[in-house]
Amino acid sequence: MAYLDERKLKILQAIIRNYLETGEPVGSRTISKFTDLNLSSATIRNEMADLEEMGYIVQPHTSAGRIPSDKGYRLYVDTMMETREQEVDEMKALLLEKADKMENLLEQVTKLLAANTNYTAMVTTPMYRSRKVKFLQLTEVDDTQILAIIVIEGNIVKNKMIATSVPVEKEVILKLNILLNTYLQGLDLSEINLDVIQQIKMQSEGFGSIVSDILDAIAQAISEEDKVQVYTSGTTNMLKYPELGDNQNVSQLLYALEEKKEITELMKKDAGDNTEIQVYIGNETTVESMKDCSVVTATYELTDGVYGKIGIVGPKRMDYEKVVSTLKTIRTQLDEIYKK
Amino acid sequence: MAYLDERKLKILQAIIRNYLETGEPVGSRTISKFTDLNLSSATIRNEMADLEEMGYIVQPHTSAGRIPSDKGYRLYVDTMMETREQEVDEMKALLLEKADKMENLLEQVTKLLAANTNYTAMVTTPMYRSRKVKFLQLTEVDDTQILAIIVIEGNIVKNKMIATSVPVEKEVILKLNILLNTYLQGLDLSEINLDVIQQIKMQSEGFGSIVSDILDAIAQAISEEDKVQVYTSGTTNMLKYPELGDNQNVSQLLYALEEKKEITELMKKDAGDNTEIQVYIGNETTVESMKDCSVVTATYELTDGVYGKIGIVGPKRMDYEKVVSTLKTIRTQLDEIYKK
DNA sequence: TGTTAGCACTCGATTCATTGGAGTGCTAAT
DNA sequence: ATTAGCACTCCAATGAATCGAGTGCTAACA
Repeated sequence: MAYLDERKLKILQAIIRNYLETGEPVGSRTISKFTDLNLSSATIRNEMADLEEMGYIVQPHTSAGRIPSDKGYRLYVDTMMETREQEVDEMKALLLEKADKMENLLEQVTKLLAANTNYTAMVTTPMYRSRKVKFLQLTEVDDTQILAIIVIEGNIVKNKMIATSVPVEKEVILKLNILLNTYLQGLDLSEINLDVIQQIKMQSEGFGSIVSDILDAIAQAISEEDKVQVYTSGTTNMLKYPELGDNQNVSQLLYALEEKKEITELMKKDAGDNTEIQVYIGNETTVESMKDCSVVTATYELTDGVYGKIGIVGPKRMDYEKVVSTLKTIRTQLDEIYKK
Repeated sequence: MAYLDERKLKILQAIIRNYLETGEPVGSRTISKFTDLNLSSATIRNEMADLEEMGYIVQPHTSAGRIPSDKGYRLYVDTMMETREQEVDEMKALLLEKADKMENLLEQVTKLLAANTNYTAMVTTPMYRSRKVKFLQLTEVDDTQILAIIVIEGNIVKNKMIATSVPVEKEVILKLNILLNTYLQGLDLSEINLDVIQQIKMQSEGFGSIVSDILDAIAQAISEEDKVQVYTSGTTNMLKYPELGDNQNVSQLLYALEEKKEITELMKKDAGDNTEIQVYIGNETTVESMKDCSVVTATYELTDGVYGKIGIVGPKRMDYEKVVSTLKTIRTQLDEIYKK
């Protein structure tokens, strides 16, 4: 068994670089000229045979050039990739301009990512490690409806209409407001247990049913906030890369991107750990229809405990350097915008 | 010039029906057997030549069968279509189950439409003919932030955080609450003019800047609500219909569906009038990338003055009967769910 | 006069063989 | 260890041949 020496590494790198650019299998002659090794194509051929035997490259068929295998890509992104600096100015400007509302901002980010990379971009809404009730307010809208407003840590505002069978007096609402805030402020959702609920009900003097409704609303509002949403953009970019298979395959891929079920799972994965960038190559994505794709994700963090993910899906031969640096840039921008 | 008599109509109808089913150009022999007219293929050929001359059908190339032209389709949906009843039970159940929140509901509706028809579904969020302020409330969140809650006619709740440079006293907030509600309740956005604003500011005794901020927030919240959103689902269904062109064309179509700019315009069109169903065939859609598609839309109305659109995009040879009846059903369901 | 049988013709789609070229693996020479 | 050279493989592109569905037209017929 051959050993992966310096020269083989260089050749492998050259093959991958070339393939990333052209998308065509690359032959020995190309490498012979492409590198500064001054080796003849024949020598390259021998080395390539070794590299293939070691599993780093693959031949689509006899008498074609080589393309990187998943193992080859993996080696590349892990050890051989060169970081590239990114021009950030226009992005920053663009983001700031649109940053009026969180949802809007995320959608803009998604579009920006897709437009910049020519791949498909995915961005999740923030998830919360802690979900503390910051503030709570009931308001009478009309005789049969009460509006409950819940502000969660991180200034997330949720509102919920509650229908009442009987009109509720103003004073009662005032009382309930104080009561609820006293008991619930600062509590995490997980801390609102039966015990607390009982105590509130005990003190609500006959308005227990309304309290129940309200607590239901709170639970619902908060848990709903827990549902991670994924924005996507640039899905049609996938049609540009013929190596993803022409009809059936791309169709399934686009379906997965539209359906979002699988990619939501994918985006949740490793969301907690603090590795900067995650790269999934081919089957590492665990999504069947993405077996010919690579996925690169990054975690953004708004404030402590509020984080989400941004990511790119593209063909395996994507421009990893660019994608990684773009993700890093955007992540930083998100941070900065939020810090203000 | 020939005249469109009974027999020609029957033949045209047969051609269209057949083409809707198969997607293949249909020849004279097929029609000869397909209909109960007992005519030879030769006779049919003569009639078909007439129909072509009149512009109802078209030959993709010499020595191919005929396919309907836009004019042919138009005649078909206007006069020859047979209405079909739709099984509604499962839809109703499905919708009710998910109907907890408006946005959610609409998304479900979109998916349901797409799944039922195998085409692409589009649903807009509601638009408002009148946008009256129903109710308004300021609340202190912490020292530098006030939360403004605005309830618009139709129980649409908007909220907006307002940052203040100096802490604002509780009493002031109370006063502002009363002041704002007194002046603004029941007003339409269009009625909140400089005159009204001046009056409020005059009475706000030195808190004019906060009032400005609040009014800005209201304006922004309401106008934001005016932004029509379009949900889409089943876009990948478009890949199933080879007649939409294989690569370039479908790609542009999918892009338009993802971008949503053009289709939002399309959906807004005729949204006010009370025609039940609108059908746009080919270039009637005015969207370039949809020139080989048809669009069928219906208007739903939640309450007086709050309405939106649901629609289907598919190939010109879509199953119009089914699409129309599905849209009608869903529209009715939406009505009923909301009435409760 | 409307209908039909028959026939020559058109034209896209499919199939098949041919060719060219890019690339390989191996061997022998340096 | 490297390289030149050569036979070999196989895909992709090209083009000729064929097939068949469908047409238009003419002439015959009821």
